[in-house]
Amino acid sequence: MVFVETVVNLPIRRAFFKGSSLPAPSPEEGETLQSYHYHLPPELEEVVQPGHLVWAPFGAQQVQAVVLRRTATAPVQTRPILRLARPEPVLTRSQIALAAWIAETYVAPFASALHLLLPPGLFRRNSQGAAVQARRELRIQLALPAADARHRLQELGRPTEPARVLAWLLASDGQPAHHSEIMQQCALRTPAAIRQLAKQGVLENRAQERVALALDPQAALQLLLTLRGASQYVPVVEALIDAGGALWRKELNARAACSLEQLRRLASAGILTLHEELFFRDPLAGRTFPTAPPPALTSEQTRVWQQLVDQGFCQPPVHTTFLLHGVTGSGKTEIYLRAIENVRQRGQQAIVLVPEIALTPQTVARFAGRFPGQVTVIHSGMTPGERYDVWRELRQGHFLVAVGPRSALFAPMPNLGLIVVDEEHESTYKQDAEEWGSGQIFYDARTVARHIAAETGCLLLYGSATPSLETYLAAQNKEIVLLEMGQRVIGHRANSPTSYMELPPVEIVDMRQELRAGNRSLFSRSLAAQLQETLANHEQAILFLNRRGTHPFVLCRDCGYVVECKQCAIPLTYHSQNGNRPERLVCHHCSRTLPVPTECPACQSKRIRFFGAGTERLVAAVQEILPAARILRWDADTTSRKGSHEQLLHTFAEHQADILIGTQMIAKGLDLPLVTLVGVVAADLGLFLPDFRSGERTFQLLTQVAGRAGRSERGGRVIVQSYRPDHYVVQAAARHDYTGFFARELAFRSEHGYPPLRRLARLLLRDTRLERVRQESRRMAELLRQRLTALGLVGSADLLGPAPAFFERHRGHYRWQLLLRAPDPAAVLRGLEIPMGWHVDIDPLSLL
DNA sequence: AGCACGCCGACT
DNA sequence: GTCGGCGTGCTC
Repeated sequence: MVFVETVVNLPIRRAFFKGSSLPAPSPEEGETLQSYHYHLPPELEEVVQPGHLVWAPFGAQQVQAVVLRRTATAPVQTRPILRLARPEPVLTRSQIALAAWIAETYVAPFASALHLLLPPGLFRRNSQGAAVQARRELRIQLALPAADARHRLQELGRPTEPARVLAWLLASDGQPAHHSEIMQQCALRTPAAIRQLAKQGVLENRAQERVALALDPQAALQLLLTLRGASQYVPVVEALIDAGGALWRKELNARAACSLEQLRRLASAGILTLHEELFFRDPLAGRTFPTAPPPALTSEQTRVWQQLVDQGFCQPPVHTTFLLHGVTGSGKTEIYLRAIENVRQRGQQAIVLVPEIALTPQTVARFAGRFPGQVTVIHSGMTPGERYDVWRELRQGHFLVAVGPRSALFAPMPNLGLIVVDEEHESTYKQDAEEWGSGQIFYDARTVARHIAAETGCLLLYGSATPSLETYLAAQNKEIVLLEMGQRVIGHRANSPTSYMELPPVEIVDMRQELRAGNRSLFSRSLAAQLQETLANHEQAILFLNRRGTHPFVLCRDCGYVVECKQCAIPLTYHSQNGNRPERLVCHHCSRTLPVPTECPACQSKRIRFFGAGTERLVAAVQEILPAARILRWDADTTSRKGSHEQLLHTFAEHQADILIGTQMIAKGLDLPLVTLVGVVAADLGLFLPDFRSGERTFQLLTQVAGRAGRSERGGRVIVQSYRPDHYVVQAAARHDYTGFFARELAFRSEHGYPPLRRLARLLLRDTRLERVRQESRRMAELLRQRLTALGLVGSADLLGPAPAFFERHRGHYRWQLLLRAPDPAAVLRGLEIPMGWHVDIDPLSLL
């Protein structure tokens, strides 16, 4: 009997080893976690291999399962595998090992880890609903040379009497013919057809009651097709002749509309062939990208590239993981492109991770422009069909590069040579516990990428102007190689001689001084003056305010009541009337919309007032001081439609607007030469959130925003408005001083026992009932304290909480959390029964 | 995820 | 007395 060990597609949250508190063995050796055994029926004994997707009985239901390995024995009584779900294995052995590592590292169900590696809709729970399938489409091709095809068209349609006359005359080489002869040859009952043609000037009378063709053969042929009712086929055939090869049904339809019926007629006349072929639903279909020859490297880029070649691209590599720390505008992308070219020459492929594909159209365009036809994208906006097709094509090795957000890390490249993680510091690389959904794994693509690089020997290149503390510390500790680029480049796109330029000067404005001077507006005197000057010079400005809406809270002047979202317990934001949307209150957590109250819900006072400012209010404020300015707002409220990011970017890049006002969306990667002024309206907005990473996040945001200014010879300047101008985050950002910030921040983390010096796990419980949440989190805290004692970790690990999370309520659920601080928090949790409702987040990014 | 089993409230 | 609420546990 042949047995298989499988993972069934259910989010089984049971303990890895039931009733045991021992750490689980690694999946390579012996018993694998959360697996189920089956035996193979005789007809599948020779067929089923690791990575195969099969159907298996599970209780009363049938579920899909992935085969991990074949075994000679089984620890339990087995039932048989029912059948294959796919003829070929869907995962390789190394992919299975990766899924096991992810499940173990993030204390997550194995099946959920497998889902990361497969396109949505492929690994299904049960047989309900349609499976994702390869789409087949009609492909149409001429079956004859162009001239023959045109000629053959005469056989289509119906042989009406005038058509028969014309065809006979055409065939008889223009010889004049007698009426009676025509009537006999063409089987006419009356001479009406001849008279009709004569009247239309198609025939001309000759001597002795004979007629001859009055048209040249070309025109006669056209008329013949019309008379037969076959002229409808002409554009179809001409389109195929023009195309010079096979066309998809859709492509042909775009050039010459035609029905399936018409195509079948053409096919049965032998003019063209129809056959179904596998169709690639291409997410970049219809888009073209400007190509540019690779520019010469600057001296700094050359130095960094040489380091990469010496230590990474040698055989065998000395190091596999690199951090490219380069200031904004230093030309990091060119290094990525060179690295991809290098792996291309070795016959390998590359994965490029970007924070969010919708915000980085310029980046995608640069990759696609450098390697035409060899780049594809993966993102959540794609249909399941598109994702499946891209997965299939990638497996075949049909693409050199896959670009996408964190999930693109699992692109099934046959021979992966390089992973690029652009803007490494971005929090989107970590799936966090706010993105709920069942069976999700809160993995960090940067960490998983490092594991892949270590396992496979592929190169990993992190890039950022403001690396995360975790990554920069690893570089300091020589775990990864640090590559530094401190110079900003002008004209690195064009092939013009390259020159360096200074980073823009940053002026910090003390808003407390402004208040004392009687200025209560959103703009300091300096920012107002600079805005005016920028406009007068016909240049552009960016104003950054990391908060949407008009006024962030609504308050009663009499009793102090603040209007909150009932479900989320956070203040509602006032949004003013905008286009056809009326004024309203919006919850920025759950998007709930409420009408604006006319009186206080608590004391019925009419003195309801709006406070604070968001991007909407900022637009109005700029309009007041600069009535002529053309203003563009870019935030989550103006970019809900597909393609709106590109649209806004295009409008601003073409100088159809003078001032761009936006939230953090505008901080990333934009390269706009006309922008000479960047104003940070409120630098301290995010600085004092109850989260140990708020300083790091604010520093990154300020640095990235400041980097949007002065990207051309025109130069530029940055104005940062702050109520805490002395704060080290604001000061370091103004000096463009990453290492200064890093040292200061690391000291703070070290002092308080925060990452990256120690590690955390966050256990979050959600429930609609407050009392239940309280009780259950106390119970769990007690369980964990016992476990720390049992494992002898009392000195090196501790438990914080239970306490309500910062956002205590979210969408009607109460949220309480426990923080486990330990050298390896996952090891403490592994092997523990984790009841329903708990979410385990290893190395959480946000503690809110 | 389903489905069975089991233990407490309001009914034909 | 039962019908049914959903909390808990199991499925190779």
